[in-house]
Amino acid sequence: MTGEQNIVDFIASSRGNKTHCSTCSLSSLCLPIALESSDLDALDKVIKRGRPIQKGELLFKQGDPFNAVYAIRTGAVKTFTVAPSGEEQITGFNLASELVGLSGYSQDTYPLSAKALETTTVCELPLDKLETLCDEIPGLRKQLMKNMGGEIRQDQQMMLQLSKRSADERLAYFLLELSGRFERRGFSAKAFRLSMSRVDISNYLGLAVETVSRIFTRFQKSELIATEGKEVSLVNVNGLSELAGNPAINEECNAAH
Amino acid sequence: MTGEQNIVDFIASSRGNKTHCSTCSLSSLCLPIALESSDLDALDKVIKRGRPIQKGELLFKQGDPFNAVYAIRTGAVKTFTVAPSGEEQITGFNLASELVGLSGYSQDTYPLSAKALETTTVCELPLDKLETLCDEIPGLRKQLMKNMGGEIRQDQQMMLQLSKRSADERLAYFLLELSGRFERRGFSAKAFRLSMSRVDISNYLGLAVETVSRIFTRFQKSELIATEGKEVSLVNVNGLSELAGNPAINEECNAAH
DNA sequence: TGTTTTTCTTGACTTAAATCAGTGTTTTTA
DNA sequence: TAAAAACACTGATTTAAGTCAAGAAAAACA
Repeated sequence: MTGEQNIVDFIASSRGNKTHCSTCSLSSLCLPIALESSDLDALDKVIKRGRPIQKGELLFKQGDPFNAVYAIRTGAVKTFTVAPSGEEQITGFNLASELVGLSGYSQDTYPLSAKALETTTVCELPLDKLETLCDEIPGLRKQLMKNMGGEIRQDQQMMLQLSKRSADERLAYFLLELSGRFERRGFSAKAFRLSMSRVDISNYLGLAVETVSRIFTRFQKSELIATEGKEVSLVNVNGLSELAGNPAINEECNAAH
Repeated sequence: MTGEQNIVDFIASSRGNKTHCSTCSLSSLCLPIALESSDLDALDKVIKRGRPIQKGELLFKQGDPFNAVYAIRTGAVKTFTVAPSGEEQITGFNLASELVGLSGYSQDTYPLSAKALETTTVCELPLDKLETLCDEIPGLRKQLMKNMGGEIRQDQQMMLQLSKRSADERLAYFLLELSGRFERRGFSAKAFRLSMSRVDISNYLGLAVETVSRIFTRFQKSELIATEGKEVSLVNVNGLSELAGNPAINEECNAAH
C-alpha cells in the first residue's frame, strides 16, 4: 500500500501530504483528465515512487529500453540527445508536473537521456502497467497523445527559434517561456531560479556560453531583467516580449512603400 | 462503397489498383500494425478520399479546427509554422505513406499548416471516426503514438542540426535523410527529385538561399553530388555521411593531449 | 573554513554565414 | 510561344556570434 501512489497524489506528497493522485495538487497539470474515482485508484496502484534522484543523476539514458514514463513531482530535469559524433543537444527542461520519456514510444529505446538538474522526485509509470491501464481507462491514452502533441508543437517552436531568431531574441524567449511555466504552476512569473547552468542554457539555445553571459549582462544594463547568480527577476516584461517577437505594435510599419 | 478506402489500399490506388487498405502497398509504412481483416474493413470505411490537392494548395492551415489526420498517398507536402511576427519556419517535408497533422492532438486546432509541393493525393482520416476506431482496435492508438514519438525524435534531431551543425553539414544531413526515406519507400536512394524549392530547403535548414545555392555548387565541384535542376544524385555517399557527422574514423584523435 | 574545481564574466580577435546587388535560368500563364 | 514571374546562381561586403584567453565568483569538497 505504501510505496505506491497515484498521479494526482504524487505531487501532494511533495508538499508533505500522503501520496495519492486523488489529492495531488499537480493533478490538473500532469494528466488533466476527468477520472472516475475507481480509475484514480487503478492509476494509484500503478505508480512507483523511487528514491529521490540526485543532481547529475540520470533518470534514463539514450538507448535504454523504453520501459517507463516519468512525471516530475519536484525538482527539474534536462533532456538531451547525443549525436554519434558526441555532440550533445539539450532538447528541453522539465519542471514539476511534466511528463518525461513519452518520445520513447517511437521505438523500444529512449531516443534521449534525462538528467536531474537538482534533487528531483518522480512518479514512475511502468510502461506495461500504463499500457494495460490505457486499455481500461478510455481518456488516458488520448491524454498521453495530447501531451505528445504538445511536445511536438514545442519542439517545432524551438526549431523556429534556432533557425530564425537572434541570440537576444532567443534568450528573451527562453526567459518568458520559463516564466509562463512557473506561473501556471502557481509560482511567481516575475522572479524564479534557473536550475540549469549557463552552459545548459547556451546549449539549448544553440549559442556559445560567452554569448549567453554577455546577453545576461546586457539585459541587466538595459533594465529588462535583474539577476543574482541563478536567481532572475523580469523587470520589463513588455520589453522582453517585444524582443522575443511578440506581435509588437510597431512591427507592421514597413510593409508597403 | 466507392469513394471510401482503407489505409492499406489508398496507396495501392496510387499505382492503379482499387483503393483498399488491405491491398495498399504502402501499408507497412503508413500504419504498420497487424490488423485483423475485420479491423481493416472498419478502417476502410472511415477513410475519405478527396480530390487531388494541387501544388501550393493547403491541406490544412495553422489555427484550423483539428478534425482530421492525413496520410499522404502520392506527392509531397511541407509543414510550417508561422510566428506572430510573420516569419515562417518549415518544420518538415512529408512523402508518400507519411501521416500529417498528428500534432493537432495538442489542442483543438492545428499548430501548423501543410501545403502541397506538387499534386498530392491523401487519405483523410476524420478525427471523430478515428477516435471511435481507436477505442475498438487496440493496436491503433498505440501505433499513432509511435508515429508521434517518431516525430518528436525527428524534430529533436533537427534541433541538433540547427544549433550545432555548419551549413555544409546541414545540407549533407538533409540529402542523406531524404535519400533514406526514398529508399525505404522502394525508390532509388542515389537519385531523386527534390520537390521543394531551394528557398524551402534554406528555410528548413535555417540558412540563407544563397548559402544553400553555393553549397550545392560546392558539393558538385567536390563530386559529392550531381544535380540537374531539382534532380539530385548522390555520387559519394560516404563523403556526405562523414560531412553529416557520422561516427567518422578520424574523429576521436584530439581528445587527450 | 580554506582550497580546489567548476562556472561565470569580460575583452580582443576571427570567421561563417548573412546581406546586398546583379545575372542567368527555369517555370508559369496569358 | 512569348512575356512575365518565380527561382537559382555568383561575387563583394558586412556582421552577428564564435573562438581564444584570462580573471572573478560560486560551488563543491575535504
